[in-house]
Amino acid sequence: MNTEPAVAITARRASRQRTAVSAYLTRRTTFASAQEIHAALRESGEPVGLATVYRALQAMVEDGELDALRTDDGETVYRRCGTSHHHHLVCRECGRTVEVEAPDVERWATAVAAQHGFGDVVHTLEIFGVCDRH
Amino acid sequence: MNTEPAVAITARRASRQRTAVSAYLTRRTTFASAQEIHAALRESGEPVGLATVYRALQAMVEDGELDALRTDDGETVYRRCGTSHHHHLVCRECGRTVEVEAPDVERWATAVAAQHGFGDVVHTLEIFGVCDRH
DNA sequence: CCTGGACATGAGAATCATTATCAGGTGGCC
DNA sequence: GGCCACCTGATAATGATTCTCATGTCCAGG
Repeated sequence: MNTEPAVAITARRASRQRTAVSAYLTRRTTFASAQEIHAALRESGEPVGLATVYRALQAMVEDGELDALRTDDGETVYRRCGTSHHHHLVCRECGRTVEVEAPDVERWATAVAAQHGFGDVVHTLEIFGVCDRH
Repeated sequence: MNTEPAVAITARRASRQRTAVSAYLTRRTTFASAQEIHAALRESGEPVGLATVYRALQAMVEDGELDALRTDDGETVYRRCGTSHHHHLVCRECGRTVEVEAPDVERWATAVAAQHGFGDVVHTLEIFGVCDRH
């Protein structure tokens, strides 16, 4: 009999590299791409292989520690996040990001979906603008 | 004095290739990727170069004839669309798509942005679910 | 502590969508 | 018909991400 959860979360093992990636994202408050993180760590004298950065980021996203989000030009960017469901308000000039909750939107999305006979609903919502420091 | 609109829309010229791409998207009701369109046209005996498909799609998006949307796995998919601002409710099983309007969400997004001092706001919102034919 | 083996790393190759190049082709206005 | 700006398509280039595989290293159990 299988008593494992449907999606097993593989055990993670600590390592200098993962710690470095994690620490970098703790210091940083805006979204960062894998390439950026890789370059920054290399520069700060904590070299980590690019593939390793990608693996660390993937793992953290799976574990719900990070939000991932695709930019227009096809890069995926990451940012530490709170645990509850939320959306982002991002300044397109400086990257400053505010996490916002939108219970009404959640309700609306579910309702509209139901109205059209859709179930098992997820949604994406991001807001971009220019913040008052610009 | 410059009387041109800020973003000039370059003149388009008709051609068998553009017509083919356009016609394909008229027949089709779900989102399609450039690669898919390219393969489908080739198969139906109206070969069009891949680069040309990309160019045609880009042009149509600029002209507001198409909606473009990035999938999780990094492909951009296109679909003919109405002219007014709207969002999509997409079945992740069959791709069936419903265009929905969300005036409340628009207002909400603008308000939240303003609250945090953000201006010049745009937003993205897509809903994915499973439709009742599954 | 010591060790085995599962897990992690990293350099480079591979993938894959998209974009750039550039030498010809062709709409459409005169 | 003729001009020429715009189009096309084969192919190369790009760039992010993933894969490969040989080697390193956590850490539970002894």
